[in-house]
Amino acid sequence: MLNIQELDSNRLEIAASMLKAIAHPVRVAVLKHLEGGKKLTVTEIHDLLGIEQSTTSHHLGILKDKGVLCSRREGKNTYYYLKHDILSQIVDCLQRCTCE
Amino acid sequence: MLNIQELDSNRLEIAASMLKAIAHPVRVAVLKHLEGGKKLTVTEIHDLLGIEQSTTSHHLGILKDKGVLCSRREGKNTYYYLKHDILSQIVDCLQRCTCE
DNA sequence: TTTACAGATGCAAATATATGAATATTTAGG
DNA sequence: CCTAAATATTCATATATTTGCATCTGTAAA
Repeated sequence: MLNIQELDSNRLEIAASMLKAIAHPVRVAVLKHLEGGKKLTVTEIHDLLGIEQSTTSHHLGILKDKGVLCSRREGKNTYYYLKHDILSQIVDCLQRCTCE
Repeated sequence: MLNIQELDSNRLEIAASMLKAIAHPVRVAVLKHLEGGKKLTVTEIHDLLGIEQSTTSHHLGILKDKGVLCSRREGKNTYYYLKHDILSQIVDCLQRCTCE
C-alpha cells in the first residue's frame, strides 16, 4: 500500500506513461510473446504479428522508450526483451479480471 | 501462463482497452484513491484531484465503461469503486518497476 | 413545484497517437 | 569498396483522446 506522497504527479505521469506504452493490442501481444525472458528480433515479431516492419519498429521503440523493454544488438539483428519480467503479470491480471 | 489461443485479437483488444482506460495520470490517481474497496463520489474525486467536475465525470465514465469501476447512486450522489480490487495491483506493480 | 445540488452528456478545439511508404543507417560478407 | 539484410527514422495522413464550457437530467428539500 502506497502513501499519499507516492501519489505525486511525477510518479503518476511515469506510471501512466508506462501503462500507455503497453495499452495497445499490438504491444500487449509483443509482451505476451516475450514472457518468460524470451528475446525476439524485430523481424521475428514482425512475422509473428503480421504487421509492417516499420510499424513493428515503432511499437518496439515506444515500449523501449517507456522502460518496458530492453534491446541488444547482435550483428544485424536487434533482440528485444522484457526489462522486468514481472510486467507480463499485468496482462495476465487483466485477463483474469475479464474472464468472468 | 497463457496459451496461444488466448492471444487472439479479441482478447488483445479487451486487455488493451482496459489498460488504456487506466493509462492516464488522472485515472491512475483515481484508482489509487479507491484502493482497498473505498467508495468515493464524483465531487469527492473532483475535490481530491483538483480537476473540473465534467472532466472528472468523463474520466470516471471511461473507467466504468471499460469495466475498471462500478458505480452506485445513493440519493444525489454517485459512488464509484473498483470492480476488481486486484486491479490496483497493476499500478503498484508498475511503481515497483520504476523505483530502481 | 420551485430551487439547488450532484452528476452526466454534447460539443468543439487542442493535442496526441497510429500507420505505413519512403528513406536512412548499421552491419556482415564478398 | 559494394551489396544486401536488418533495423531505425522521417514524414504525412488518418484517427483517437483530452479538456472544459454549456447544458441537460435526476434527486432531495423547502
